[in-house]
Amino acid sequence: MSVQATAIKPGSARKSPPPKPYHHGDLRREILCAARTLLEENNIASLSLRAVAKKVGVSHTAPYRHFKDKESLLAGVAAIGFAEIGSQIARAVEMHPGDPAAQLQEAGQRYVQLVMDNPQCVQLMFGGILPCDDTYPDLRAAGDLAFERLKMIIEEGQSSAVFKQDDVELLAMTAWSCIHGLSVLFIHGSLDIAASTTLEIHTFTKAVTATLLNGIGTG
Amino acid sequence: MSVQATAIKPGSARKSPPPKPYHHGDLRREILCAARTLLEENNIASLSLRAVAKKVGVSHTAPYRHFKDKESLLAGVAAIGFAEIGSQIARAVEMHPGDPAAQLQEAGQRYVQLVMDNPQCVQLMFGGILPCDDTYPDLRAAGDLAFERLKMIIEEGQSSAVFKQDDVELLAMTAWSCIHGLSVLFIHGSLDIAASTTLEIHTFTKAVTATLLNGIGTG
DNA sequence: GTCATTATGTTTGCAGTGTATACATCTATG
DNA sequence: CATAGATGTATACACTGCAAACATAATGAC
Repeated sequence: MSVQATAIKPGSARKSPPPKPYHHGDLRREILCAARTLLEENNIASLSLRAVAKKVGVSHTAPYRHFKDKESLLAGVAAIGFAEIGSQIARAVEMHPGDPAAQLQEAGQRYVQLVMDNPQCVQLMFGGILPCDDTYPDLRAAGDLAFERLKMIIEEGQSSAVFKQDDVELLAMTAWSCIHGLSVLFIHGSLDIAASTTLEIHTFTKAVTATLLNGIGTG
Repeated sequence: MSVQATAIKPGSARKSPPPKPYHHGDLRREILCAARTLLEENNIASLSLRAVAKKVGVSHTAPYRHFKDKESLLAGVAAIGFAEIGSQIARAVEMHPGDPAAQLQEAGQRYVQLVMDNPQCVQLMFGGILPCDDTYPDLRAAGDLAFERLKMIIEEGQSSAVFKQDDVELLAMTAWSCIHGLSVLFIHGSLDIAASTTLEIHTFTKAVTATLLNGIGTG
């Protein structure tokens, strides 16, 4: 063993200025990434920690050096999901400066698209498996940030008098409810309408968003 | 063994005119009921078939005489959930004859209440664990029936010109999205607003439903 | 009634899971 | 270079879903 180790030395640090911190080199991130992939490949019920470890190529107890337990790993994946929601909302705002109605519409489209692309992750995020208290601060923070971004759209719309002057959180939650509910019903698939085509989904989302804007708009 | 059996004969059929069909007496129903209870007591991830069997007082493989596998049992529980949604919508219609707007509002309140009372069951119903195709016809039928009831409200509203003349399924899905999304965000609990009080939830739901009605209403 | 068939429930066993514990190895720091 | 802490592994155990063999009770043919 020791002979082989000294003979080859399997690429320990040949030329790695980036901060490869330890043995494996950011195993934590790789585990999160693998978990996310496996999560979407099968459903959440059949995601096993051991399969994640195998996919990464480590022993089945290695993840416990980076995550307290399975739930903690799942919380990490969910946090990434919330962060992406936040990013999509931010991008929607950037795309339509000064037009909160368009921002909301754009954000809705992006939200639905994100959910359609990562249905199992959404199921994890909103499925009640993870506690919503402060057990996982990163998860909580990511979710709160996304909601804050949505509220900013609402506030801008109220400032420019295109949205009603109701309670901000109420309007924001109404908007989120509408889009989130639509997304969930889409991926649930029981509704015959929610066929498949991206175009159909897009059209449908547009209609629902229009109804939403009609409901929270002024006049 | 046989001596004891003949000696006591543990209440096999003392006086049971109702159709207690077999040994246990409607074990299937008891399993479904126990599963539902345990589901709500813990979360869905930690619901085990063996715990259900133990709660009912049978061996841990007895459920397999009534359900093909665990998923099939879960589908049964979910079907009950959809049936209850359908019932609540029907009751909302009965309560406000000739007033589709009030029917929709009432149905929304009842939907939210049902979700708040059975969060884990809702999670099961919409969580993507169960297939939404025709694998479980009863499940599918129960879900479709509930949606049909909602569409009937929409149609009545269109007949009396209180709702827009859009596509019925579109309006129905918009309504369902809005209420369902609200419910899910409520039980998710990340939103600070979704405090706890029944009154608050009621008020919130009323506001969202009003926005919805404003969006799909005429004028 | 008798008895075979079938429906229902139990026992046993197995592979797969999460995770606790003890051990091995690597990296950093004195 | 040596020690300590961080990281990965090996092993063990209780629990899970489920298949197969077995036991018992209800039903139906004769």
